Formats: sequence, structure tokens, C-alpha cells
Amino acid sequence: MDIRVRFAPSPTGYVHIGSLRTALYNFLFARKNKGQFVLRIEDTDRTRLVGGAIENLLDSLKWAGINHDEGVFIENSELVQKGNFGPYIQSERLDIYQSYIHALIDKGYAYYCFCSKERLEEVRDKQKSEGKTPMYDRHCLNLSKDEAEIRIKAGEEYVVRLKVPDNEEIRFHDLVRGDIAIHSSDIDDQVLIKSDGYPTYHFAVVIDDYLMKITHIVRGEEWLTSTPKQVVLYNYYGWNVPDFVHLPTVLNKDKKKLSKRQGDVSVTDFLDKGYLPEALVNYLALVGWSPKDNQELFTMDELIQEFSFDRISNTGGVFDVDKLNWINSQYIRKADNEELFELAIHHIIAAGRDTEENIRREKDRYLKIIDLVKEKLDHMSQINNHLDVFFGDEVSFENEEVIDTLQQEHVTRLLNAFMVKLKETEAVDEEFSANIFNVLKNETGAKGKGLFMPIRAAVTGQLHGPDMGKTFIILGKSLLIRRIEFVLDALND
RNA sequence: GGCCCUAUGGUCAAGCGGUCAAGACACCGCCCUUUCACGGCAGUAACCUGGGUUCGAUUCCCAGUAGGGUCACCA
Repeated sequence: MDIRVRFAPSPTGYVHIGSLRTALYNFLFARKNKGQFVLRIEDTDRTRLVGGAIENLLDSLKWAGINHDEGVFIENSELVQKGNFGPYIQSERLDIYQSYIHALIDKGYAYYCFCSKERLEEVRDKQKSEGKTPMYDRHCLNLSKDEAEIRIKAGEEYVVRLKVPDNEEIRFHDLVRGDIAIHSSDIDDQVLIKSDGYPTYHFAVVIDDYLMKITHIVRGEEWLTSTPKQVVLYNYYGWNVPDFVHLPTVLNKDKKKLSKRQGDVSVTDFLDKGYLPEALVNYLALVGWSPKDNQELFTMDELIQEFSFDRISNTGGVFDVDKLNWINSQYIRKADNEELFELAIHHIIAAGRDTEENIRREKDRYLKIIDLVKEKLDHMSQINNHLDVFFGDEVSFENEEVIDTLQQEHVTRLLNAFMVKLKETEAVDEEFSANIFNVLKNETGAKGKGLFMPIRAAVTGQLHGPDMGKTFIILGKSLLIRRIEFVLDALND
């Protein structure tokens, strides 16, 4: 049997990082087993729809390199659907759900319910106050078919509910958690069709997974306890139950489900900060799954090669930004400077430093800077922290220590000597950079930190930073001269 | 509260009856670098508790405890 899996988000906004991991695991499993990966849109809650959410979702998946074979795609900024099991958007499958719900009602496996929301509320409140688990009291279970039809014709609002079997142990197998059994008396008579005619998740997911021939349902752990409801449906229809794989939750530092309040949770948040997609995917793969050996850095192909459900852990994992940063920094160091430049542009503009036009005009210079500082970056938005040093005639002193360094007695003489050499040289090139400190040492007698630090302080305004010689070359002769002039003036005042 | 899942260092995690209980991130120290970073080396730090089963439990079973999930006409 061909392996078929699906990722089935609802278009209610940004893509959560946990969802991305679910999509990733589905994708890896499909690729590893030469199966099909379907993208289905679950938009049955008409009240929570967010415009543009599907496009955003598709963009995020594409950015991450998680590609599907079937379902909803975007082409020439139009949504299109591909595959033999469509439509892949649930709101376009209403007639399908209707026919399947009638089969259920006819067999007595589902029933009409006319209870008002107010009544349901009352029943729930009463049950809660008695310390019971709130559940539908089956008030409408025994309405005759005739009566139901009369009330429907009269225009009364209704829903269709699942008739959960009495006194039965509902069992299913999960590839991560093993055998799970829940007693039917703990399961509510779930609404299957809402009063607006749309199906609920629990109904639509079963119909669609069946019709789309899904073999493995890989989804978040939050679905684990509602799985029996779906298993009941499979049994009523006489369909084979697919394999379930419930993934451990991605948690915050406080071990709660990762949520927006506590920082970045959406894929676009990470894109905006300048994380590389390969790095995010690499890190995410490692929260909840581990390889056989101790490998930490994976290409997508390597992940596909190594991935298997039996190495998924069964405990929720905290999303550790420190480790993400480490992985991202590894990728940045290996990345091509051109690629990093394109990424950096976005952040330099966002920081209000310069226009795209100007940045591109100085591309060569930026490429050298990036090459020099990329090993200091966790993510590309940090590029801005390293740019001041390379731009502007004036030097801003980072702190008191810098000023103390420059106010040492020998420094004016040292800087003047440096100035002379700068003016003498044709260009500040590698040769100049390689020799200048020795020359200054011989001429001024300054040495060690007394030589090196004042120059660094004068040129950059800081006491630490990238290699001095390379910095000289990037700055160039004229800019260096203007800066030394600026500092000498400042020291005179 | 009912039901379900889970329990190894601060974090991710390996382990699947007998190990001095891996590795990575973070942290600390040293080396390299006349700075910072990178890199290299070393270090601190863990099997939730109590009962069983067993010659022997981190590993299997039960209970407790703790954490998480779920109890909607949301997914």
C-alpha cells in the first residue's frame, strides 16, 4: 500500500512553529517512504477565517523547503488545487459530508439535535456544579425521525450528533504511545454537523482522510484524547483505521504550550529575524526526534534519510532559542556571502540605515564586511550591530574605557605617526595592514596593548571587534585618515 | 474535577535488566588570538518518590507525586 500522509491546517492566521514541525515530520516520512504528502485546508470554522492565511501558509512551507505533492498550491498568485482526491479545501466538500452524514443517520449512528445553545449551557453548568464532566445529556437522542423532519421543515436550527456506543472500550494504536483505550462513557456525543451546515473537525477529518486514502495520521498530541471519537466513526463506516502518530508538544521555557505571548512562535517571526530556513528546520527536527547517532547538523536530504517514527520522543520539548541560535550560527558561517548579503539587505533597510539602492551600490564593501563578521552572528538581523564600525567619518566612543585608552600620554604621538604612514601609502592594502603595526612599533616605541588598543579605539571607537588589518582594508585610506583626524581633534579639546 | 499522555543534568536528548549513565546547547576554566569572536581542550551538573518482579533495576509492573493535554455547534 502506498504511504499517504497529510498536513491539514486551518487558515486562521500565522503558521505556528509547532505546526511547521508537524508538517516537517509528515514531509520527511512521505519522502523517506516514497509516499505522497497532501496539503488540505480545514476551513470549516467560518468565524475564524483570516484573509490571506492560506497564502501565508503556502509561503511559509515553501520558505522552509517543505513541499507537498497534492492539494492546494499557489501559482501566479492564484490558489490552485492538484490531485485526484480533491477538492482539498473542506468548504468545497460540503456535499460530500452531507451524503456521508445521511448514511450515518439512517443507521442510527448519528441523530438530529435541536437543543439550543442556552440549554446546552445550562446542562453543562449543572453538571459542573455537581462535579461531573460536562457532556451532552442525549436529550434529543430518541426523537422520532418523523418529528425531527417536521421540525427541520419548520425551520428549526439543528445539529447532527454522533451516537457514541454504550459501554464499550474504544481502542486504537499510536505509533509513538502504543495501545490506548478510552471507555465510551467518557466520550461525548460529539457534534458532527453544525447548525450552519458545516462539518466539525471530527467528522470532516475522518471522511477526508478516508476518501484521500491517508495511511498515517501524523498530528499534534492535543488530538490524542479526541481520537476515539474518530475511531468510532471509522468503525461505524466499516473502514480500516489508519495509523496514528501523535507528536509531543513544543513547549515554552515554562513548560507550557508555546504561545504567542511569550515570544516568537510564528514562522514569519523567525524569517523576519534572519534565521536561515535550513537552520530552523534542522533545529525543529531535533525537538521531539533524535537520530541514531549523535549528529546535530542535517541537510534536508539527511533528515529524510534518517527519519523514522520510532525515534520520536514521547515527552514535550522546550523550544530552546539558544540552541536554535547555535545551529543558525553554524549555517551562517557556512553560507555563501552573496546569499547572506541578500538576507542582510532586508535587515539593514529595516533598521533604517540605508536604502536598498545605496546598499547594492556598495555591495562589494558589504560582502567584505559580511565575510569578516558572519562568525559573530546568531541571525542576520544582528548584522546591524556590526555595521557602525564601517561607516561614517566620525568615531563614536563606545564607553569610558575607550576614552581612557585614547587619553594615555603616548597616544597623540602614535596616532600622528599612523596618520603620516596613512598619507604616505598609496593604498591601504594587505601589505600595508601586515606591516603597519611593526612600523609604528619601531617608530614610536609603543608596543603590545599600548600599541594595538589605541589604534583600534581610534579607528573603531571600540576595544574589541574583528581583525584590525582586515578592518583597515575595508575602511580604506581616506576614511581612515578622516577618522584619525577626527579623533586627534577630539583629543585636543 | 473526570479522562488520557508523560517523567534521565538548566535545555534538547542517548539508553531499551548488569554502563565509571553518551552527545549537543547553555554555563565555568584553560589554550589559541596583542581585542572580541571562531576553533581546540577540560570541568560542574541528571535517572521524581515509595513499593514490588529479579541474583541484579534508570530500564519491567503498581501506587503516589509532579508536569502536560483534553473535556465547544474551535481546529
